[in-house]
Amino acid sequence: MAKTTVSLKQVAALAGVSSSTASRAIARPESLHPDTLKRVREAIESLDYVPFAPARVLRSGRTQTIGIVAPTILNELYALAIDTLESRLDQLGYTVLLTCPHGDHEADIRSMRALVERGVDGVAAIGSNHHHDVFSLLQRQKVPYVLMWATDRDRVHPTVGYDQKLAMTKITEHLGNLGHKDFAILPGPLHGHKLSEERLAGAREGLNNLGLTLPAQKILATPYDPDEVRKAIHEIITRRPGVTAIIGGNDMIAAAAIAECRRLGIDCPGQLSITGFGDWGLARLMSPSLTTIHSDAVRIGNLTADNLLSQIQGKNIEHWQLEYEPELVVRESTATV
Amino acid sequence: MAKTTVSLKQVAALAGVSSSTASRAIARPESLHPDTLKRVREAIESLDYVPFAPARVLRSGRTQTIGIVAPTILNELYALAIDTLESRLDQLGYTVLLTCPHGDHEADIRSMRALVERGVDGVAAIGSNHHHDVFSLLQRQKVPYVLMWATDRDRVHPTVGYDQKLAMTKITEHLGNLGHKDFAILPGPLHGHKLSEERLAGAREGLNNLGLTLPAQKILATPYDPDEVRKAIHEIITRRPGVTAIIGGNDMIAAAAIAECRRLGIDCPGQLSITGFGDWGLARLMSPSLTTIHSDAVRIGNLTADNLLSQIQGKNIEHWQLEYEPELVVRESTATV
DNA sequence: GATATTCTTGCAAACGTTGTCATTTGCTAT
DNA sequence: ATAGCAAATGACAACGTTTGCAAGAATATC
Repeated sequence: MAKTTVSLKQVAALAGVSSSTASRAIARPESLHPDTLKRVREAIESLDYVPFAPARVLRSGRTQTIGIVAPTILNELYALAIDTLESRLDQLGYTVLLTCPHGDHEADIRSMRALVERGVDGVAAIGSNHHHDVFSLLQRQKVPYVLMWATDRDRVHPTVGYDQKLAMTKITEHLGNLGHKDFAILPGPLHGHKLSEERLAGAREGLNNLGLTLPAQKILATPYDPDEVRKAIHEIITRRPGVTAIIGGNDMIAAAAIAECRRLGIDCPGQLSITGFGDWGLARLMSPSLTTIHSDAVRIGNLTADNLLSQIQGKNIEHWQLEYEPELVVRESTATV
Repeated sequence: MAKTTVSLKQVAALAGVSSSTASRAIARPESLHPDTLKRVREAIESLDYVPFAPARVLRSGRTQTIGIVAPTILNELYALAIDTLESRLDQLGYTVLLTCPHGDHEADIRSMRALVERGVDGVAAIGSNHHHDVFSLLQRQKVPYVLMWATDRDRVHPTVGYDQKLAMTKITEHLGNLGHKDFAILPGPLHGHKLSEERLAGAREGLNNLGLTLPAQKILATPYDPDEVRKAIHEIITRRPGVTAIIGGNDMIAAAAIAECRRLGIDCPGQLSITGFGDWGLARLMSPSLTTIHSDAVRIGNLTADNLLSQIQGKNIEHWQLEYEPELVVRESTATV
């Protein structure tokens, strides 16, 4: 099999210069004599030369590559943050290495190793729920990183996110202000899902502020599966007749709940107020549109880019924990009782 | 600044062997004397050695990296295909380089160059709408590639996809079979959007098969923006009173249309049948659930993985155009007229 | 016990690029 | 003309890894 790629040496040979000069033609064209530059450029053109980044990396250390670790890109908000981040980085000449460990710890560690071995200049990861090995790997190799959708008051990790608990407290109090007194909550899967747990805690706190409590039988944990959510709604309607407000752990849960209500002939928000969390695209799209928490994935993406780039450039700032206040978006799915 | 990374040489020194031996301890451990292997492994362990992939690549040529080019990952179906593809590739030790040119041709070319320079072993790109330079770059550099959501009867590019036109014909005929005679279509943005155009052509063909024609004023092209879609629906309801069926260019358009109908007090599917395209998550979730075309992004992801890997392994198959038949999913948003 | 065979290891040369240093070339000012 | 100086270029050594080749050690064969 013949060699297929054209090297700088061949370009140099054709242009009648040394490879150093050819290299300079690319890196610092202003340092070349115009005539030489022209010859080299013609040679590059006519040979269709494409530089081989790994060789450059070996020499210079910088890969111009950023790793992103997201449990999945099927979550619309994660996708939005990644899309935003990717755009920002692309403008600065960085390319993104993406891995999706799908919540598997084994895969999480493997992912991170793959990224670090490839010499990424930085890593953005979603969530704070990573194995200790992941962090020690990053720190030993001095790879800058940022955790998205995470907050860290202890200031050990650089993070970008908002307070999940506070957000849920807000939405609960909104319902309380509308006069609701009997709540059910569909937090989603609880076991090992840190975010769900934080959100549940937030709801509890909100209710507490309203002078209410949440009995265990009104917490219906389900997997993120519309059919399971529908079953749970059915359960609430038939077995817990007094409930006037349902707090969903995210917008999908709320949407499934509303669809099931319609099937059962129950009017939302007339008879039942339902809230989501996250402000996915469908929240605006569906009818009734969803009262929810705006998760502002775009902001997360942008702040993460800022954070990571500052670290890469070695800027010295006291702490890298970026936190913003989550916003309640009131739409049609909630009403006075 | 002190050198931070540990090299193989240091591992070798600590283990009292040559770097070749240390290298072999990783690549072909069975070729080492058990005692030596143990010493090297201990050295690796105690120094926290992490191999530096670019150096390996420089020597061996293989990056174990695949490039993915998607206009955006905000399209749920693209995200699903990418997620699937990524999982498959990850299992085989490949890592994904992702770029999102957002439909910009300039960015498309830049993306591809970035991937090729980094020495990706293969590329999966969405759509067939790429600049000629992109293809010539890939071909000159002998980088295997696959186009997703594309079909190519001419067999010049390797593709994985289904016939958009046929799919739209199917859904149109479904409406015809329900007795509908007066159609409007909301194809989405037409200008420069190849898929939208193909879908529109499919609708035309379906109507033709039913002995109907589609007057220009019943084609309402809009951007992919819920508010614009709502306006268009408003237009149809008020200005084109006879219409009983609306064909949406995708599920978002259909969802926005249904929401606007509800606002206007028009029952779907009682008074108006509405169809989507793509079978996004919300199609099942919303109420009424959507009659639509199942786009099977998972299948696209898997077939693309197969296709790409076969090419990388140099398998010689006659042609790489993989096509499957799109499936109509009948749900609640369509009914007899 | 000598020779042939297999294991195990080290040496050294790549891979394609960049950057330091030294050299040459072309000017300008005397 | 000649020194002095800046601009332009080339030679060469890295960067960290893999790998062909050869040498040495261990084992098997007679």
